Amino acid sequence: MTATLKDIARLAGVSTATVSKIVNGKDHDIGEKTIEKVKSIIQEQDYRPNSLARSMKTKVTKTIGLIIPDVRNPFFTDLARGAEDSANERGYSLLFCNSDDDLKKEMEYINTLTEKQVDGIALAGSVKRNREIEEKFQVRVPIVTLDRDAYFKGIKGRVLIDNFNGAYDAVKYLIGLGHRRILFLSGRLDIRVSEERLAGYRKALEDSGIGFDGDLVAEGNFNFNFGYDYIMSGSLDGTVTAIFCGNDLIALGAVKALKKLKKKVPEDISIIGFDDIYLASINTPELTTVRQPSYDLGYIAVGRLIDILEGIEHKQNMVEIKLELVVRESTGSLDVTV
Amino acid sequence: MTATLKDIARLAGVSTATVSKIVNGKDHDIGEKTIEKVKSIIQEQDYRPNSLARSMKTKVTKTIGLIIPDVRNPFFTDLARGAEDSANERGYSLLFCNSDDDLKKEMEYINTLTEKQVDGIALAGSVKRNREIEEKFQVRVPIVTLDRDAYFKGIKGRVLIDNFNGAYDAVKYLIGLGHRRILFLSGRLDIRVSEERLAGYRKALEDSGIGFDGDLVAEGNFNFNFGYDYIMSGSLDGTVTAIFCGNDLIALGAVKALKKLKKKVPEDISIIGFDDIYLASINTPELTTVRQPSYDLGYIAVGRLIDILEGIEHKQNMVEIKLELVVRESTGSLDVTV
DNA sequence: TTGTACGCGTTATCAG
DNA sequence: CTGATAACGCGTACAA
Repeated sequence: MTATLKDIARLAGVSTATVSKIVNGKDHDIGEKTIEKVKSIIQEQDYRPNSLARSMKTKVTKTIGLIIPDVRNPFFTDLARGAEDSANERGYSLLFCNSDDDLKKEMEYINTLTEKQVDGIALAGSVKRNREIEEKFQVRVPIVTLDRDAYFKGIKGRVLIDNFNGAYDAVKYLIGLGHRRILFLSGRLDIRVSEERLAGYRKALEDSGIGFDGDLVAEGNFNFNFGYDYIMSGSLDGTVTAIFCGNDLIALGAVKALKKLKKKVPEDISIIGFDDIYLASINTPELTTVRQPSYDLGYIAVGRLIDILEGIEHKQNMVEIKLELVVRESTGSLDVTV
Repeated sequence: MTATLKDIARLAGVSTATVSKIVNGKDHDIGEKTIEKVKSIIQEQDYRPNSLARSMKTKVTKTIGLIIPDVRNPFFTDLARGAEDSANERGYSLLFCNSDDDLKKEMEYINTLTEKQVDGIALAGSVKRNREIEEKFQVRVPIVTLDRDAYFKGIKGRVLIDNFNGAYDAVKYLIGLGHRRILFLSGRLDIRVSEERLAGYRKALEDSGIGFDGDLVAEGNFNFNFGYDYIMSGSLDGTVTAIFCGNDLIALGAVKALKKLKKKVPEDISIIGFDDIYLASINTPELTTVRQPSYDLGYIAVGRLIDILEGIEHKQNMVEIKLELVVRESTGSLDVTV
């Protein structure tokens, strides 16, 4: 049987109150000798406090939940690591949940986490939301959302990514290289992230006097196959000289298909991705892409959440993270290639 | 204030015992009407049991810890997902810890997890172990180790990967293609995993009457740069026609460097990786590799752990997972290329 | 069929 | 400086 506070108290011939104070470093009003004695018994018995009991009293578990769609999505693996580092540094543990982009599963996790009395939740929500259901759903735990939206009550903060400007910069860059016919291979367009990127794409075109052409936008999924299949299916308009992709996976798929069709990147077609996942710099050619600071996103969001839990004030409950264009090998000037 | 068991009891005009039974489905000896009434009040008050209090009584938290070196290592991201799925399916939550291959951090996590009263721990240990320190370290929680060894007390099960045969099969395959001079670009050789792969490599060579040549083994780290730098530095023996790599990252690095040097894969040199990470099949050429079922590893290990916790018996406390060679584009017959 | 009362391991308040 | 003692929210003998 493992020793409890009470055991230590008995063994030391003092009260549990005294031991508790010593364990928690509130021993300023305790005698030297008592402290000595109790500490040695704690050592000897290898006493470990029971967090459960402590949490029952203090109402604080020093545990937070992290809900993401799927760690295997490279964007979320970095995010998860950032979240864990942030939590760990501040003395919190992280309960790890994969929702598979399923709102139902997400809500079940929120329930479990609530029952386990987490202090807060960092939520990268499923893409498809349902305002009505969510607003009805009782959430008693502070939530900070990451990147994606949610309509739950109890959302105390949001950490967003400036997708609009990220896309804008990428497309502007392409235009600066001389490209005029720029295809946008987007992920699902019914989610905010895609909408924002589309808006950035459009604005960049319009600001440059090129004008928006709806035929140059194709919608698909955020995966390798979409990029690959789109190109292989021959849907590619012959006038297109550059492709802006909804993420790196799509871009990688497109590059691969282009290679198969003996088209050269960037000589024949320039490609730009989004995310800067690990593969992006390993691929040949190395991918030009809009870098998402996903580690930072996780780190910052959990940091924010803990700030809220600990009553640290911020002027804004929303923080927006800027994106950075990383120029590598998959983009080239049009003039040179003509 | 959120409603407690006691509140429900008061509101329903019954005792807490009654409510408790109903909440836990042990209502076989409770009157129909009482059940109805209590349930409706539970609904109305949106009552949620407090897991902490429950766990204090039952001594069970339905929570387990997962300790891995780093989720960002592709091998562990899949493993983590498998572990979480397994836990979730069986009603457990997962506390997520990244040890950065640091034994000290690993032990701190074990302590925290113990204080939080996890029911068990799934541990993919740091590579460098210290038998003396570990054996002295008191662990009160059941542990199942994944792939890597550990000397802690309290290890109740092991899930291993059959690295020896994985390597053996890969090298045999290369030999079957006509290769005789096969370089092994290994990760750190002071860990069991590498030792086993080296042993498999050696055995395959010897079984084929080729004999082992120590000059054809190079030690480095398990990352992209090792493969890349090794090739770029000109260390490659001109007689080598195939390379067996300690993991896919090394292989990808080698492929990239070879391309840069205008060598063709597989025409000039065949390459085989280890792991089958996502990039392996996206890369051009697609990588031939030994597939590690890392998702399964996590899934099985956590399943085993829970079996142990719930008293489900197994004949063996150790399970070994077989590996499978996935042949793709980075390997070719020597005859054809000559 | 239902209720009483105690214990789980802590922390915190308030006397002494 | 130190010690009783009452919570915290729940489960479970045992009693009624």
